[in-house]
Amino acid sequence: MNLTINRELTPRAEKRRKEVIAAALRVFSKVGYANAKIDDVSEESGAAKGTVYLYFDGKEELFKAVLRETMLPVLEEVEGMVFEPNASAADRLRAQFEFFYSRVMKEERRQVMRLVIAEGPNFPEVKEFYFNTILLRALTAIRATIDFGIERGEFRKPEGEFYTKAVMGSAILASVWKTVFDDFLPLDTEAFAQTHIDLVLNGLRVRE
Amino acid sequence: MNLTINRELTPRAEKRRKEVIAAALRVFSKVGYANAKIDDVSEESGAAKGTVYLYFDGKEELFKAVLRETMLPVLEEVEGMVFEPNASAADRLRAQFEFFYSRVMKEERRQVMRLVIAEGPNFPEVKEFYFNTILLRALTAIRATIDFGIERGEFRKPEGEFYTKAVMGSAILASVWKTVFDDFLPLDTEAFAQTHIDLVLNGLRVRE
Amino acid sequence: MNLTINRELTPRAEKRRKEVIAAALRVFSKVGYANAKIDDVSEESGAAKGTVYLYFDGKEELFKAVLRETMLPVLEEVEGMVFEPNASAADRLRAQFEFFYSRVMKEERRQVMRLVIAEGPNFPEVKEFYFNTILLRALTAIRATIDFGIERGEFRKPEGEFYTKAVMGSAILASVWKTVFDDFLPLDTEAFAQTHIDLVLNGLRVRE
Amino acid sequence: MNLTINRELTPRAEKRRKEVIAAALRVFSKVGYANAKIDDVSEESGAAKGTVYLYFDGKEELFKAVLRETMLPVLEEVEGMVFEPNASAADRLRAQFEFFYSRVMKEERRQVMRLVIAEGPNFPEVKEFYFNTILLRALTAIRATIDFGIERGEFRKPEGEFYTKAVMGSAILASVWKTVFDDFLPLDTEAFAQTHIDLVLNGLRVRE
DNA sequence: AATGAATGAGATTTCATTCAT
DNA sequence: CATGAATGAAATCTCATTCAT
Repeated sequence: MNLTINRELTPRAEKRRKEVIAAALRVFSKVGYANAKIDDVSEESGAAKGTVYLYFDGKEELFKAVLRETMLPVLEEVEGMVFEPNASAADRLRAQFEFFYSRVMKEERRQVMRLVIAEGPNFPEVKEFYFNTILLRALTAIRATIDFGIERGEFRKPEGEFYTKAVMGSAILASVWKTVFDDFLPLDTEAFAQTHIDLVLNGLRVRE
Repeated sequence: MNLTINRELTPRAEKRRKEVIAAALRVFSKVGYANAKIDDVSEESGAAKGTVYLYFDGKEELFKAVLRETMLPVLEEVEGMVFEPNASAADRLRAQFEFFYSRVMKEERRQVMRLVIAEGPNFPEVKEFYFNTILLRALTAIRATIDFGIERGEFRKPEGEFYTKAVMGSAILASVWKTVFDDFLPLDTEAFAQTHIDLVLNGLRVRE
Repeated sequence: MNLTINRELTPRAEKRRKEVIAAALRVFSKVGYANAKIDDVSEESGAAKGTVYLYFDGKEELFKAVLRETMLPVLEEVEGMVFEPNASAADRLRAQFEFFYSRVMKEERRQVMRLVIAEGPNFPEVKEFYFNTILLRALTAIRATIDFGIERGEFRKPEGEFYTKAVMGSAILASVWKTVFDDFLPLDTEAFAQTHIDLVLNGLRVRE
Repeated sequence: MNLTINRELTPRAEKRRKEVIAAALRVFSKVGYANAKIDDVSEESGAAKGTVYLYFDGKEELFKAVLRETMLPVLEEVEGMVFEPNASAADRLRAQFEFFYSRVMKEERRQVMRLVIAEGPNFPEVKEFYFNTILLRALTAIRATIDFGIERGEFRKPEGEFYTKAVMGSAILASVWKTVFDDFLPLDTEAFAQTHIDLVLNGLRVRE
């Protein structure tokens, strides 16, 4: 039985809970789900081991809570991923890319994406939640912009139906690269974003 | 200490060893490193648990051997990633993409990539091996083609220095998507590849 | 990493730890290091197997802790192995012998000596600790007494430099004998000690 | 079932068997019974693991065979531990000591004594065999000499009944020391023997 | 609410022994 | 006779979870 479900937490308890979540994210990000020990979370958060169990019904629930609550702010931002009313499709797409690279790919969130890739197969609920809540929504927003450009004749329609993913793909590479290979060959996110945008806008531009 | 290092294996032993590696790849791919039990590998391979330890110095060594030896065939293919002598840069790039999508992204190898992304942080050696042996080599081959196109005036030079990664990025997305999200929203690799190529070639083409 | 190192134990934990040490000494003494199972220690101590690992980083560390902490009281006694101020060298030596036979050779400590002899080669740290902490100190105390006797003309100086060991040697025999052969041919420690003292004092006495 | 019992070995087999015994003694001496792996014996001897089992019914039997057959030459020497017919008791005792230190305490045999001390409690048969075959016989020979000296008025009778052991004790110390502590503080066996003899002969000499 | 000592199921690992070749 | 690959019982060790304080 867990308080989370039964009743409101006192402000103090709420603070404790947040601290545990934050600590858990750090630990999971660093070593992955399986390698993370509840002891580590306990130590990292400053709470005793028993306290972790006071707020979460076990390791798996803690993991799911971490991902869920770490994604919420992202979700809110993605929601507000609006575009300038009087801007060209290119400007709108550029704005969305810049939003993605500057906000979504921040350290913490990159780690979440890696966790989803790494642990997804073992946690279908996590995968589904991430897919529906974040991924689909983001892709839909991007697609809306591209289709807007196509309709007004600014963009050509690329081959096939998967052009949104093909357009966004390199952002995934950037995210994975920074998480996994950055210590071998560092990637300048800023510069990479510019190249990516440059390539995509040229790729979508209509040919005379 | 392990026989692997000290001396040649008899053909029979070599066969056994290969069977264990193959079984282990299946198990690791399915459930990840931490979730894989030596018992599973033993059962999957038909060998007794002790036999696994006869050929590998423990779970970690087995994992590293699996990745190492599963990458070798990829490496050989990447090595042979040649191009037509009298073809345009666009044709060469198209050939390389098609090679990548049809060969490198096969089920088994996709799983390896996911394992590297997922477990890389916990296994620096694996990461380094994968980075140097596969990734760097593949990127170098692609870059050679793009630079060839730029030199002969067929391609424009994209902004920044990371254009190779920006060009290849979506292939990573495809790989990750198929491994993680394909059961929610399936991705037709063939069609995706065509869109990706279409977009990239247009993105690189010089503007009149 | 282990709590033992990082912080003070609560009194309750300290008590538990002591119980495990005591149980482990009994088990190791009875069957030797290699034959002792952590399960045995667990059962003997009344603590669960996991509890043993809570306090010690594995079997080897447990073993070393057992010897270390079992020797400490001996050390303290050896430290206090003082002599009567106005007594003859013979009286002092007799007192030291009697101390050794009655205190140091008690059941428990005899077992420790056997453990050191048996496992020493496999545990250099144990050997070194025992050597420096117990053996060297005891030999130094004995030597001081003999040299005192030589200086005041009460003892003759025996040949060579190893007379301290030669004087003490039979005590080792007694210890080993009682541990290994006592069930075949029992040794009366008390009586043996008297013979040993008698022989040594006569051996050291100056000839007219 | 084992050939040893059933029939004579061919000379070639006999040679093989001896090689295994010799290798096993080296291995057991180095790491003790429990730590010794049949694989080690196999490697050390040059014979395959299966071959070891061809000659011995398992690890325990091999251990017992090693001790038994390593002691036989000692036994023969102890048997011949005669004394000069027309010598004094002191000369006879001195001869016996010198015999002991120069012959019995050789490297190999010292190791056997340590093995008996270390593993004795776990191998009652070994202990008994060693006790009856070696120890008792040696003690009896020494005692005969001392009693001879007492009878002819050359030695005084020491207190108690354990004087033989008290007389021989330091030899045990020397043996143990060399095996266990020699790398910390080396013991010159030759010199130690002289001190031991000097001390004992003085200890036994009648007082005027 | 909070603690952290205690637990034990379940994992990894070892190695004496067997047996097909 | 000899081999060494294969086995699996038995050991060590891990860590999520519980619960008395």
